[in-house]
Amino acid sequence: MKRIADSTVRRLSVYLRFLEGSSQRGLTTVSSAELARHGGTTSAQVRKDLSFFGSFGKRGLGYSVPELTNSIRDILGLGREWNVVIVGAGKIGTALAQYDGFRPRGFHVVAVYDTDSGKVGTRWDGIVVRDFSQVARDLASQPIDIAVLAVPAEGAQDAVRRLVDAGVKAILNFAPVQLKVPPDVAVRSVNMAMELEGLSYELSSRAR
Amino acid sequence: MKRIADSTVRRLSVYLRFLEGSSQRGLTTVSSAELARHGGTTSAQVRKDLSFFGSFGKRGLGYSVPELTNSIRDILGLGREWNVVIVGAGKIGTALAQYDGFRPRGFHVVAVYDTDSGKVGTRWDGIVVRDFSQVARDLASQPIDIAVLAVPAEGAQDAVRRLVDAGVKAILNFAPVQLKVPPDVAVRSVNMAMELEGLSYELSSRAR
DNA sequence: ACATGTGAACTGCTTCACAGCG
DNA sequence: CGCTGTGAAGCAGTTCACATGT
Repeated sequence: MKRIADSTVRRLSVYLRFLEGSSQRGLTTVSSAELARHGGTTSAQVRKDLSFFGSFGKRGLGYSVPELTNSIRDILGLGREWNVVIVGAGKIGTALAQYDGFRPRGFHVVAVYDTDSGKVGTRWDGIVVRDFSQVARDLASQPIDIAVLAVPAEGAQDAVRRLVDAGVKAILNFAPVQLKVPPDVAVRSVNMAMELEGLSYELSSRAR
Repeated sequence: MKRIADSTVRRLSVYLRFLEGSSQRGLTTVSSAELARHGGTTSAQVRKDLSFFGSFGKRGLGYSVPELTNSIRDILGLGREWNVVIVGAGKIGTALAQYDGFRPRGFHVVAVYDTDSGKVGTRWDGIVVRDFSQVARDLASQPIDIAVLAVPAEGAQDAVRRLVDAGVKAILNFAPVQLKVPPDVAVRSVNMAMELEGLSYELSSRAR
């Protein structure tokens, strides 16, 4: 199958959010123009994005909210539960472990890991902090789909090596480093300092 | 001046990080090939990125580490301090307030805001939690460059309206909504649920 | 000899515009 | 008639390849 652009997948997430809101407000159909307005794009872009995966609309009418919702859920692989572990029980790690935007979308945080023996064994919101050195053993019994990396920059690449060795195939990286992974492992990075630098650049370049 | 692509600015951040590391390891020059290897790109891309802003290298030699470091810092607007406020003293907000990757890069967190009167007045790491309803008054006396938005989705657009009214020109958004802002306000969004959905998509599409 | 800087070619995402169908 | 679905055109970002300077 043809490779889908990252930007397209991101927009599908945005459309899905709007559809869920529309459903709650009792709407039964939406047009590509409405989806576009709320997604910050154009109606042609919306239709093109969807066309990669099929024909979901009715000409002259628009899209059925529940049908399109289900289709996008399917496309994004949200028709199942994903097991997630968080690596690093520091400030960001614990904030993420307690964040409740994950569960309603099928991302189930099953464990938090840390190397600090002082933290191991404690519980956050019912989730145990486990010893990271045991991660390979744990994953052998309970399969993990996604690892969220919330460790300091220094330890990040090493943690990734161990996760990849243990069979993890997807990583969401919060450490401010460019991770190196085998081609069969998917990585997304969120780098807050880098985002602030982007804003700094914009503010500066506008002043010129 | 010509509009610079977002992707270029992001890569400059990556180069800068590598340069700072190189400096610490005592290197005095780097080639575009080295920068490329660590930034996950190609040497031609590195040279093209830099060429938008000037000629920083020496043919046959490469780039002087301290000179290029300073040049990129300048380009990104990091030659000064930026005042940052965090809006929302929940889990993510407090984690961000205490995150110490900001200060070394010139981003100074001067206040945390919340609407919950129970939180107002408390201190986190020496930073006071202030009443968000006073934000306009506060900004009149102390100028703010960047607001980091860490509030629930419901309140995000309203918080943005008040920040924009108070004169804020740059927002880093952690709320899972598509913000609407005037064209002179810069926004970057970090949406963790959306990143997980991207990974979910990749895992699913590979399985097919 | 070596590595930069840059026009030119290329690739791929976005926008246009209209045929097709309810 | 309205809105989708989609080839074709347009545009932007990346890669190529080489002239240029040290």
